Amino acid sequence: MSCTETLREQGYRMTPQRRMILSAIHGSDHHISAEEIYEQIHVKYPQVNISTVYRTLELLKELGLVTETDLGGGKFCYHSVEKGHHHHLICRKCGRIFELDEAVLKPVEGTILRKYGFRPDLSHLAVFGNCVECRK
Amino acid sequence: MSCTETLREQGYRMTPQRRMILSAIHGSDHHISAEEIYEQIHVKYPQVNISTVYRTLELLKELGLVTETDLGGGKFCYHSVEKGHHHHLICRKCGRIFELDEAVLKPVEGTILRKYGFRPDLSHLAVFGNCVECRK
DNA sequence: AGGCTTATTGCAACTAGTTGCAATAAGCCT
DNA sequence: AGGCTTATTGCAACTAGTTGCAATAAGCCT
Repeated sequence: MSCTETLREQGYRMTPQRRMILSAIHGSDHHISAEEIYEQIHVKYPQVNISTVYRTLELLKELGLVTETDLGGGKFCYHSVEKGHHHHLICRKCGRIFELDEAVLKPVEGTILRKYGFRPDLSHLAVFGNCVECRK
Repeated sequence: MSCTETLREQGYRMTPQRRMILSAIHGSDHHISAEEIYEQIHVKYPQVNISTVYRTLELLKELGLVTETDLGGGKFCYHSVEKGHHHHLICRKCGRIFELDEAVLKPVEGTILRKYGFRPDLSHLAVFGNCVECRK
């Protein structure tokens, strides 16, 4: 199902602004921030407002079309759901983001549930540290 | 070593503002946010500025006197280092914060290091989910 | 105790993000 | 195609947090 159809199904409308935001996310090879999306669009269409970008991201997230990762300190990045689920390893030195397979954290989910009765939601976790290159 | 001594040792000074911020953190039974610290102080001493609170927390964090936990979305809370290390389980429904023993995440640290060559810094992680009560 | 260096503060101006509201336009219905 | 409902937008005013700078005061040194 296309994004337009998903929107319409829920009573929402497809607009040029939303189309641009979606194409910025789909076009980005990795992760993209709200600010980056805005800048990309602003070059071509300066009348588009940053608040529209934030509101659209909020909506796309709710509809499950886009996932949000908290990179720490309230910095968020977005990526298309189609590109699959994974966690993020962020290097404190070089700033590069690596993808961490979901499976690695699965055992911990069970442990927390058993020991604490707490069902953790470990989707799109951001883990800081130092990458191979920077540890040399 | 007292906080005053730690400060002085590094060439910093103890001020009434810093004393109030430290006592707010030490006095709080659990975690406290910058905003909460400010409000506590503001009642007695309205001339104290919020920027002083932020700057002091930054400094105390650097000196290792206080630890900061990112509760997601850029909301931070602080607590005294003396009270020990642990992670946080935050319930999405009731908002309560539970402490998660460091040991639970230790095995994952090893796995990430072996598989990705990435040395993760899993201190004071915030994990969202649903607590025992709210899962009933 | 008083002078002096310089860390610290409060202030004001700034940033990124949020919210309420009137104007606009998506797209249904005829 | 044109009218109509109402979701969406841009704007302006707001929030929480940050930063530069001159005024202040901590605490060393005599």
